[in-house]
Amino acid sequence: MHENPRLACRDVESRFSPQIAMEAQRLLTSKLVLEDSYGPIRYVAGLDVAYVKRGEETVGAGVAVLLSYPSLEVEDCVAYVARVCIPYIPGLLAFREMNVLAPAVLKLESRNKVDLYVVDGHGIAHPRRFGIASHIGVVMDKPSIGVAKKRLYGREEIWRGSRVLVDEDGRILALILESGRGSKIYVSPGHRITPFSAARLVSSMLRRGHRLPEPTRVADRISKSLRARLKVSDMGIGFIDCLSNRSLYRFF
DNA sequence: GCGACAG
DNA sequence: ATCTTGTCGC
Repeated sequence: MHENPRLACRDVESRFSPQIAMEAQRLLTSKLVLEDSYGPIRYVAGLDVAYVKRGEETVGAGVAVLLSYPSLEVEDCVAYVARVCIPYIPGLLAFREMNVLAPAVLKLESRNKVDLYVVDGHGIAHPRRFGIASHIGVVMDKPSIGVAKKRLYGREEIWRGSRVLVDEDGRILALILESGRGSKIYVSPGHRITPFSAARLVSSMLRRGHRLPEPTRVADRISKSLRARLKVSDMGIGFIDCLSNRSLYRFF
């Protein structure tokens, strides 16, 4: 009935084709809406993943945390832990992280209304205009924004006084926000939003002294708390209700 | 062939 | 992303 999980993962990895994944991204691009297409925003979901190596295997903890907007209070949180088989390949991040992110996102949506996703990674500032934020946005058919700490694609220039990332034709892919000491973040549309609206929304979710917008920052803290827990006890695969585990959320 | 390269 | 010691500064 149940195969050796070690072999199962090796099998997944060997069947994963970067070429086909790239082609999937090119095809999915046709579903992208790069205009503002959303109603009032009341609830924003922040997404992030943390990893822990256990011998040969890598385990991921995908976190989806819901915050009210603009008050930015934590309303709900779901985490999903599972083995991650697909390696990190620049430009194909979504195929690695979606495995643990999708279950968390679906469960969060099953009991909440989500108006916007803020994802750790790029949106259209991507070689094929389909980074993980666009991937999440299109799959869930919801507005989404990518927030990345490092550049992946695009030329940096200044447009009307603002730092931006542009493509080969000079079209704006992302706005670069800086929070003091040279720490910048790249904000790009995922789906159903423009670069400028994305930047305006992210700016409104930045709290003083912090580099990342609240949804991303909280998701990051929770995923890292989970990682610490995974290192000591070996919890199996499955869902974790963050809000019923005080140690995971009491520090925001 | 040589760099660049989200998390 | 994760690993990992000391160190600079508020």
